[in-house]
Amino acid sequence: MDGYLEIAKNTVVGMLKAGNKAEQYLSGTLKPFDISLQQFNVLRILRGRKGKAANLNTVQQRMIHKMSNTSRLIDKLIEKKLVERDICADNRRKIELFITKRGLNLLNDLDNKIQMTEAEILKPLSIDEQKILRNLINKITLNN
Amino acid sequence: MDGYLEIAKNTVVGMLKAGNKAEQYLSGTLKPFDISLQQFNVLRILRGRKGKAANLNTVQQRMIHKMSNTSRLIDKLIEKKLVERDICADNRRKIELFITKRGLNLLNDLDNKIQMTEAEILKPLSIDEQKILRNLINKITLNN
DNA sequence: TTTATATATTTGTTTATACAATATTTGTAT
DNA sequence: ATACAAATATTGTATAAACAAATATATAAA
Repeated sequence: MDGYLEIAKNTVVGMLKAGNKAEQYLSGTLKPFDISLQQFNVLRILRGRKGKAANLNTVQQRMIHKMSNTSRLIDKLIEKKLVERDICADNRRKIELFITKRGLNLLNDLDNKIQMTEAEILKPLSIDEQKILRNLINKITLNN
Repeated sequence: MDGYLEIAKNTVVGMLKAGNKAEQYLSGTLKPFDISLQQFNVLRILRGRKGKAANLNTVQQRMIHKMSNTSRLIDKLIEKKLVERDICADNRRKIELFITKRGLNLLNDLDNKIQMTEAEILKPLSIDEQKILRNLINKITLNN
Protein backbone atom coordinates (compact mmCIF):
# COMPACT_ATOMS: atom_id res chain seq x y z
CA MET A 1 0.00 0.00 0.00
CA ASP A 2 1.09 3.55 -0.68
CA GLY A 3 3.72 2.33 -3.13
CA TYR A 4 5.07 4.80 -5.62
CA LEU A 5 2.40 3.99 -8.20
CA GLU A 6 -0.27 4.90 -5.68
CA ILE A 7 1.53 8.11 -4.78
CA ALA A 8 1.80 9.11 -8.43
CA LYS A 9 -1.87 8.36 -9.02
CA ASN A 10 -2.99 10.39 -6.03
CA THR A 11 -0.69 13.23 -6.95
CA VAL A 12 -1.98 13.42 -10.50
CA VAL A 13 -5.62 13.19 -9.43
CA GLY A 14 -4.84 15.91 -6.90
CA MET A 15 -3.37 18.07 -9.64
CA LEU A 16 -6.55 17.70 -11.66
CA LYS A 17 -8.74 18.56 -8.70
CA ALA A 18 -6.61 21.50 -7.65
CA GLY A 19 -6.54 22.89 -11.18
CA ASN A 20 -10.28 22.47 -11.39
CA LYS A 21 -10.86 24.17 -8.07
CA ALA A 22 -8.73 27.12 -9.11
CA GLU A 23 -10.67 27.35 -12.37
CA GLN A 24 -14.02 27.29 -10.61
CA TYR A 25 -13.05 29.96 -8.13
CA LEU A 26 -11.47 32.26 -10.67
CA SER A 27 -14.29 31.82 -13.17
CA GLY A 28 -16.75 32.65 -10.41
CA THR A 29 -14.93 35.87 -9.68
CA LEU A 30 -14.81 36.81 -13.37
CA LYS A 31 -18.39 35.89 -14.17
CA PRO A 32 -20.01 39.18 -13.05
CA PHE A 33 -17.63 40.90 -15.48
CA ASP A 34 -18.71 38.72 -18.39
CA ILE A 35 -15.27 37.44 -19.09
CA SER A 36 -13.93 33.91 -19.13
CA LEU A 37 -10.75 32.77 -17.44
CA GLN A 38 -9.09 32.23 -20.79
CA GLN A 39 -10.07 35.70 -21.96
CA PHE A 40 -8.77 37.13 -18.70
CA ASN A 41 -5.46 35.39 -19.16
CA VAL A 42 -5.09 36.72 -22.68
CA LEU A 43 -5.73 40.22 -21.38
CA ARG A 44 -3.03 39.74 -18.77
CA ILE A 45 -0.61 38.48 -21.40
CA LEU A 46 -1.30 41.56 -23.50
CA ARG A 47 -0.91 43.88 -20.52
CA GLY A 48 2.44 42.24 -19.84
CA ARG A 49 3.63 43.43 -23.24
CA LYS A 50 3.53 47.01 -21.96
CA GLY A 51 2.43 48.57 -25.20
CA LYS A 52 4.38 46.27 -27.52
CA ALA A 53 2.26 44.28 -29.94
CA ALA A 54 1.79 40.56 -29.52
CA ASN A 55 1.24 38.09 -32.33
CA LEU A 56 -1.51 35.51 -32.06
CA ASN A 57 1.25 32.96 -32.02
CA THR A 58 2.98 34.51 -29.03
CA VAL A 59 -0.26 34.76 -27.11
CA GLN A 60 -1.11 31.15 -27.83
CA GLN A 61 2.25 29.93 -26.55
CA ARG A 62 1.77 31.71 -23.24
CA MET A 63 -1.81 30.65 -22.77
CA ILE A 64 -2.69 28.19 -20.08
CA HIS A 65 -5.24 26.36 -22.21
CA LYS A 66 -3.25 25.84 -25.35
CA MET A 67 -6.03 24.14 -27.19
CA SER A 68 -8.61 26.85 -27.09
CA ASN A 69 -9.32 28.56 -30.34
CA THR A 70 -7.36 31.70 -29.90
CA SER A 71 -8.68 33.41 -33.03
CA ARG A 72 -12.27 33.20 -31.88
CA LEU A 73 -11.37 33.89 -28.28
CA ILE A 74 -9.82 37.15 -29.38
CA ASP A 75 -12.83 37.91 -31.58
CA LYS A 76 -14.83 38.01 -28.37
CA LEU A 77 -12.38 40.38 -26.71
CA ILE A 78 -12.49 42.65 -29.76
CA GLU A 79 -16.30 42.67 -29.72
CA LYS A 80 -16.07 43.87 -26.14
CA LYS A 81 -13.53 46.51 -27.20
CA LEU A 82 -10.96 45.17 -24.75
CA VAL A 83 -8.44 44.29 -27.46
CA GLU A 84 -7.43 45.70 -30.83
CA ARG A 85 -6.20 43.70 -33.81
CA ASP A 86 -4.12 44.97 -36.72
CA ILE A 87 -2.38 43.24 -39.56
CA CYS A 88 1.38 43.24 -39.14
CA ALA A 89 2.97 45.50 -41.73
CA ASP A 90 6.26 43.56 -41.95
CA ASN A 91 4.68 40.17 -42.34
CA ARG A 92 1.11 40.19 -43.43
CA ARG A 93 0.52 36.66 -42.23
CA LYS A 94 0.87 37.88 -38.69
CA ILE A 95 -1.48 40.00 -36.68
CA GLU A 96 -0.67 42.49 -33.96
CA LEU A 97 -2.69 42.49 -30.79
CA PHE A 98 -2.96 45.26 -28.22
CA ILE A 99 -4.95 45.66 -25.07
CA THR A 100 -7.12 48.79 -25.16
CA LYS A 101 -7.47 51.43 -22.47
CA ARG A 102 -10.78 49.83 -21.64
CA GLY A 103 -9.11 46.45 -21.26
CA LEU A 104 -6.49 47.91 -18.94
CA ASN A 105 -9.20 49.51 -16.83
CA LEU A 106 -11.05 46.23 -16.57
CA LEU A 107 -7.88 44.42 -15.45
CA ASN A 108 -7.29 47.18 -12.94
CA ASP A 109 -10.73 46.66 -11.46
CA LEU A 110 -10.20 42.93 -11.38
CA ASP A 111 -6.73 42.80 -9.84
CA ASN A 112 -7.88 43.10 -6.22
CA LYS A 113 -10.73 40.67 -6.65
CA ILE A 114 -8.51 38.08 -8.27
CA GLN A 115 -5.93 38.47 -5.54
CA MET A 116 -8.61 37.81 -2.97
CA THR A 117 -9.72 34.73 -4.84
CA GLU A 118 -6.17 33.46 -5.07
CA ALA A 119 -5.77 33.95 -1.34
CA GLU A 120 -9.03 32.08 -0.78
CA ILE A 121 -7.86 29.15 -2.89
CA LEU A 122 -4.54 28.94 -1.06
CA LYS A 123 -5.95 29.67 2.39
CA PRO A 124 -5.11 26.19 3.74
CA LEU A 125 -1.41 26.78 3.08
CA SER A 126 1.14 28.97 4.83
CA ILE A 127 3.33 31.24 2.73
CA ASP A 128 6.22 28.82 3.07
CA GLU A 129 4.04 25.96 1.94
CA GLN A 130 2.85 28.04 -1.00
CA LYS A 131 6.46 28.60 -2.02
CA ILE A 132 7.20 24.91 -1.83
CA LEU A 133 4.09 24.11 -3.84
CA ARG A 134 4.94 26.71 -6.45
CA ASN A 135 8.47 25.37 -6.80
CA LEU A 136 7.34 21.77 -7.19
CA ILE A 137 4.67 22.73 -9.70
CA ASN A 138 7.13 24.83 -11.64
CA LYS A 139 9.35 21.82 -12.03
CA ILE A 140 6.47 19.92 -13.57
CA THR A 141 5.33 22.64 -15.95
CA LEU A 142 8.75 23.89 -16.92
CA ASN A 143 8.37 23.01 -20.58
CA ASN A 144 4.80 24.17 -20.97
CA MET B 1 9.14 41.82 -5.36
CA ASP B 2 8.21 38.23 -4.72
CA GLY B 3 5.83 39.39 -2.00
CA TYR B 4 3.12 37.07 -0.90
CA LEU B 5 0.66 38.35 -3.50
CA GLU B 6 3.12 37.46 -6.23
CA ILE B 7 3.71 34.04 -4.71
CA ALA B 8 -0.01 33.35 -4.53
CA LYS B 9 -0.50 34.45 -8.13
CA ASN B 10 2.32 32.28 -9.40
CA THR B 11 1.12 29.34 -7.37
CA VAL B 12 -2.42 29.56 -8.69
CA VAL B 13 -1.29 30.00 -12.28
CA GLY B 14 0.98 27.02 -11.73
CA MET B 15 -1.95 24.99 -10.45
CA LEU B 16 -3.90 25.80 -13.60
CA LYS B 17 -0.98 24.89 -15.84
CA ALA B 18 -0.23 21.69 -13.99
CA GLY B 19 -3.86 20.59 -14.06
CA ASN B 20 -3.99 21.35 -17.73
CA LYS B 21 -0.82 19.43 -18.44
CA ALA B 22 -2.15 16.42 -16.59
CA GLU B 23 -5.38 16.64 -18.56
CA GLN B 24 -3.57 16.84 -21.88
CA TYR B 25 -1.34 13.88 -21.12
CA LEU B 26 -4.09 11.68 -19.76
CA SER B 27 -6.51 12.57 -22.54
CA GLY B 28 -3.83 11.72 -25.04
CA THR B 29 -3.39 8.30 -23.50
CA LEU B 30 -7.14 7.68 -23.49
CA LYS B 31 -7.81 8.95 -26.97
CA PRO B 32 -6.96 5.73 -28.86
CA PHE B 33 -9.54 4.05 -26.66
CA ASP B 34 -12.23 6.55 -27.57
CA ILE B 35 -12.88 7.58 -24.04
CA SER B 36 -12.65 10.99 -22.39
CA LEU B 37 -10.89 11.70 -19.12
CA GLN B 38 -14.22 12.38 -17.42
CA GLN B 39 -15.65 9.12 -18.70
CA PHE B 40 -12.54 7.32 -17.51
CA ASN B 41 -12.89 8.80 -14.06
CA VAL B 42 -16.52 7.75 -13.84
CA LEU B 43 -15.50 4.22 -14.76
CA ARG B 44 -12.89 4.25 -12.00
CA ILE B 45 -15.45 5.54 -9.50
CA LEU B 46 -17.79 2.72 -10.45
CA ARG B 47 -15.03 0.13 -10.25
CA GLY B 48 -14.25 1.42 -6.78
CA ARG B 49 -17.78 0.44 -5.70
CA LYS B 50 -16.78 -3.23 -6.08
CA GLY B 51 -20.14 -4.43 -7.31
CA LYS B 52 -22.28 -2.12 -5.23
CA ALA B 53 -24.51 0.22 -7.19
CA ALA B 54 -23.78 3.94 -7.33
CA ASN B 55 -26.38 6.64 -7.74
CA LEU B 56 -25.83 9.42 -10.24
CA ASN B 57 -25.64 11.72 -7.28
CA THR B 58 -22.82 9.80 -5.66
CA VAL B 59 -20.87 9.67 -8.87
CA GLN B 60 -21.28 13.37 -9.44
CA GLN B 61 -19.96 14.23 -5.99
CA ARG B 62 -16.81 12.24 -6.59
CA MET B 63 -16.15 13.53 -10.04
CA ILE B 64 -13.25 15.82 -10.70
CA HIS B 65 -15.15 18.03 -13.10
CA LYS B 66 -18.28 18.66 -11.12
CA MET B 67 -19.92 20.72 -13.79
CA SER B 68 -20.03 18.22 -16.55
CA ASN B 69 -23.42 16.85 -17.41
CA THR B 70 -23.28 13.52 -15.73
CA SER B 71 -26.50 12.19 -17.24
CA ARG B 72 -25.32 12.58 -20.78
CA LEU B 73 -21.79 11.54 -19.91
CA ILE B 74 -23.18 8.25 -18.65
CA ASP B 75 -25.38 7.92 -21.72
CA LYS B 76 -22.17 7.74 -23.69
CA LEU B 77 -20.75 5.04 -21.44
CA ILE B 78 -23.96 3.05 -21.76
CA GLU B 79 -23.89 3.33 -25.55
CA LYS B 80 -20.41 1.83 -25.40
CA LYS B 81 -21.72 -0.89 -23.09
CA LEU B 82 -19.20 0.02 -20.42
CA VAL B 83 -21.86 0.90 -17.84
CA GLU B 84 -25.34 -0.30 -16.97
CA ARG B 85 -28.17 1.82 -15.61
CA ASP B 86 -31.20 0.56 -13.69
CA ILE B 87 -33.95 2.38 -11.90
CA CYS B 88 -33.60 2.02 -8.15
CA ALA B 89 -36.44 -0.17 -6.85
CA ASP B 90 -36.62 1.47 -3.42
CA ASN B 91 -36.74 5.00 -4.74
CA ARG B 92 -37.67 5.37 -8.34
CA ARG B 93 -36.19 8.84 -8.58
CA LYS B 94 -32.77 7.36 -8.18
CA ILE B 95 -30.82 5.31 -10.67
CA GLU B 96 -28.33 2.56 -10.02
CA LEU B 97 -25.13 2.48 -11.98
CA PHE B 98 -22.78 -0.46 -12.46
CA ILE B 99 -19.64 -0.95 -14.46
CA THR B 100 -19.96 -3.86 -16.87
CA LYS B 101 -17.50 -6.69 -17.43
CA ARG B 102 -16.51 -4.92 -20.58
CA GLY B 103 -15.88 -1.73 -18.63
CA LEU B 104 -13.71 -3.59 -16.15
CA ASN B 105 -11.71 -5.12 -18.97
CA LEU B 106 -11.15 -1.73 -20.53
CA LEU B 107 -9.92 -0.29 -17.23
CA ASN B 108 -7.66 -3.29 -16.86
CA ASP B 109 -6.11 -2.62 -20.24
CA LEU B 110 -5.72 1.04 -19.40
CA ASP B 111 -4.21 0.74 -15.93
CA ASN B 112 -0.62 0.25 -17.09
CA LYS B 113 -0.81 2.92 -19.72
CA ILE B 114 -2.24 5.45 -17.30
CA GLN B 115 0.43 4.60 -14.75
CA MET B 116 3.06 5.25 -17.35
CA THR B 117 1.48 8.57 -18.22
CA GLU B 118 1.32 9.56 -14.57
CA ALA B 119 4.99 8.72 -14.20
CA GLU B 120 5.74 10.80 -17.29
CA ILE B 121 3.88 13.80 -15.87
CA LEU B 122 5.69 13.55 -12.54
CA LYS B 123 9.08 12.67 -14.00
CA PRO B 124 10.72 15.92 -12.86
CA LEU B 125 9.98 15.08 -9.22
CA SER B 126 11.50 12.55 -6.87
CA ILE B 127 9.21 10.27 -4.88
CA ASP B 128 9.69 12.40 -1.80
CA GLU B 129 8.84 15.52 -3.73
CA GLN B 130 5.75 13.81 -5.09
CA LYS B 131 4.64 13.03 -1.56
CA ILE B 132 5.14 16.63 -0.49
CA LEU B 133 3.25 17.86 -3.53
CA ARG B 134 0.42 15.43 -2.92
CA ASN B 135 0.14 16.49 0.70
CA LEU B 136 0.07 20.19 -0.12
CA ILE B 137 -2.48 19.69 -2.87
CA ASN B 138 -4.62 17.56 -0.59
CA LYS B 139 -4.79 20.40 1.87
CA ILE B 140 -6.12 22.66 -0.84
CA THR B 141 -8.70 20.27 -2.21
CA LEU B 142 -9.82 18.83 1.09
CA ASN B 143 -13.40 20.02 0.74
CA ASN B 144 -13.79 19.16 -2.91
C1' DT C 1 -56.79 14.01 0.02
C1' DT C 2 -54.92 17.78 -1.95
C1' DT C 3 -51.23 20.95 -1.97
C1' DA C 4 -46.77 22.17 -1.31
C1' DT C 5 -41.92 21.21 -0.84
C1' DA C 6 -37.82 18.60 -1.46
C1' DT C 7 -35.01 15.26 -4.03
C1' DA C 8 -33.07 12.99 -8.19
C1' DT C 9 -32.45 13.01 -12.76
C1' DT C 10 -33.12 14.47 -17.51
C1' DT C 11 -33.59 17.70 -21.25
C1' DG C 12 -32.93 22.22 -23.83
C1' DT C 13 -30.07 25.63 -25.29
C1' DT C 14 -26.24 28.54 -25.69
C1' DT C 15 -21.51 28.83 -25.80
C1' DA C 16 -16.84 26.84 -25.77
C1' DT C 17 -13.47 23.26 -26.94
C1' DA C 18 -10.84 20.19 -29.91
C1' DC C 19 -9.03 19.38 -33.93
C1' DA C 20 -9.04 19.14 -38.98
C1' DA C 21 -9.26 21.65 -43.16
C1' DT C 22 -8.61 25.74 -45.56
C1' DA C 23 -6.81 30.13 -47.02
C1' DT C 24 -3.04 33.48 -47.36
C1' DT C 25 1.44 35.11 -47.26
C1' DT C 26 6.31 34.30 -47.07
C1' DG C 27 10.67 31.83 -47.83
C1' DT C 28 13.51 28.67 -50.55
C1' DA C 29 15.25 25.83 -54.15
C1' DT C 30 15.40 24.88 -58.92
C1' DA D 1 10.41 33.36 -62.41
C1' DT D 2 8.05 29.18 -60.89
C1' DA D 3 7.01 25.71 -57.98
C1' DC D 4 7.05 23.81 -53.52
C1' DA D 5 7.26 23.98 -48.71
C1' DA D 6 6.73 26.46 -44.31
C1' DA D 7 4.57 29.77 -41.32
C1' DT D 8 0.45 32.18 -39.68
C1' DA D 9 -4.07 32.73 -38.94
C1' DT D 10 -9.05 31.69 -39.85
C1' DT D 11 -12.99 28.82 -40.57
C1' DG D 12 -15.88 24.45 -40.33
C1' DT D 13 -17.71 21.06 -37.68
C1' DA D 14 -18.57 17.67 -34.37
C1' DT D 15 -18.61 17.02 -29.58
C1' DA D 16 -18.65 18.58 -24.76
C1' DA D 17 -19.42 21.94 -20.98
C1' DA D 18 -22.25 25.25 -18.48
C1' DC D 19 -26.26 26.32 -16.62
C1' DA D 20 -31.28 26.90 -16.55
C1' DA D 21 -35.60 24.74 -16.93
C1' DA D 22 -38.42 20.87 -16.85
C1' DT D 23 -39.91 16.20 -15.38
C1' DA D 24 -40.83 12.65 -12.16
C1' DT D 25 -41.04 10.77 -7.70
C1' DA D 26 -41.18 11.04 -2.82
C1' DT D 27 -42.11 13.29 1.66
C1' DA D 28 -44.56 16.47 4.58
C1' DA D 29 -48.22 19.65 5.78
C1' DA D 30 -52.86 21.43 5.76
